[in-house]
Amino acid sequence: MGRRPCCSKDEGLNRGAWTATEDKLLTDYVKTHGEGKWRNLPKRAVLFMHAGLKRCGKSCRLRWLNYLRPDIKRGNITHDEDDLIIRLHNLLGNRWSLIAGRLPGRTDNEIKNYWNTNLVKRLQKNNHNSSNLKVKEKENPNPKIQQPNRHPFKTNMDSSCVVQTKATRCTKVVISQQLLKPIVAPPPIYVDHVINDDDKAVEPKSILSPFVSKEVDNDDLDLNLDFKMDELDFFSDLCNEDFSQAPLENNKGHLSPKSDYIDDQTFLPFDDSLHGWDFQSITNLTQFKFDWV
DNA sequence: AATTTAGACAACCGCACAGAC
DNA sequence: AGTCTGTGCGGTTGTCTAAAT
Repeated sequence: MGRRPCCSKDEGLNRGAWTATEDKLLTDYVKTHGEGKWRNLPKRAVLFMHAGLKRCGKSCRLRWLNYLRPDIKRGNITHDEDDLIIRLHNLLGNRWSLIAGRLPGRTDNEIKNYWNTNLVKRLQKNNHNSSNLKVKEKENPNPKIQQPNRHPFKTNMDSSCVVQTKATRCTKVVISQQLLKPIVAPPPIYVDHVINDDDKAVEPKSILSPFVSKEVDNDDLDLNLDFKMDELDFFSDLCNEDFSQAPLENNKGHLSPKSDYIDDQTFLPFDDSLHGWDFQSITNLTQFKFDWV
C-alpha cells in the first residue's frame, strides 16, 4: 500500500507564486499555532482565518522556511559568505542544508541557487588558472555582490541569527586525499577501525594525514567521514589553512614537517587561527568511523 | 520600441528518513 | 517487523526581470 500523496493536483489547490494574501494567512497561522504539522495546516488555516489557504502543506512549509521566516537574512551574499560557501562545498559537496546551517540566516535553497548561478561558473573559470578554489579575487569575486538589491522587500538584517537545520551530524562527507595532504604532514595516528564495502572491519589503511596511520600510494583514495557539527566547523577552518610550508614546533624547538616522530607535547603553529587547538586535540578528532569510499 | 536571450530565484517534485503505531 | 505519517532534502522546472540585439 503506497503512501498518500502530499497533495493531489485535482484538489483545487493553488500553485505557483504566492500572493501577499496567502503569505499573510500563512504568517498569521504560524504566529498563532507555531511551526509544524504542515500537512494539516491548510485545513486548519481555513477554520482559523475563515478564508482558504489553498496550498498543500508541503508548499506552506517551503514558503515559510525559505521566505517568510523572520530570521531569514535578506540581502546579497557577502564576500565572507561567498568564501565560506566555497570552502564548505569543497568539504560537503551538495549538502545544501548543512552548508546553510553554517551561514547566518541563509536557506539551503538560496545557497543552492547561488551556487548554481554564480559559483559553478566562476570556479570553472578559475580552474583554468589554478587548482586552488579559495577565492583569491577579493577585489570583486562576484559583481552581483556589490549590486543594489533587486528585491525592494529584501533589506539587510542582523546577521547574528543562524538558520540552523535539524542536522546535527553530517555523515559520509567525502574528504579527498588531496584536501588532507597539505594540512599536516607528520605523525602516524591509528584509527580504531576501518569498514570496507562489505561492512567488515579491516586493518587500518593509512594516508598522509593525522587522521590515519601511514601513507598509501593511491592518490584517488578518498575518505568518507562522519562529523559532528562543531567538528565540521573545526575541520572547515583546518582545510582553509595552508600548512604545507609550516614548520612544526614543540617546547624543544622546531621540527621538520617530515619528522618521523612527534610527541604528544608537540604543538602546531596555528593556535590563533585554529582556536587554540593543540596537536592532541586535533588527534582526538580521529575518533571517527572511517568508511572507505 | 519590440523581441530575444540570459540570469536569478521561487516553487515544485520525488525520494528518503525517522518516529509513531 | 511492517506500515503510515510528517518532515527534510536535493534536483529540476517555471517565471519574472534586465540586458542585449
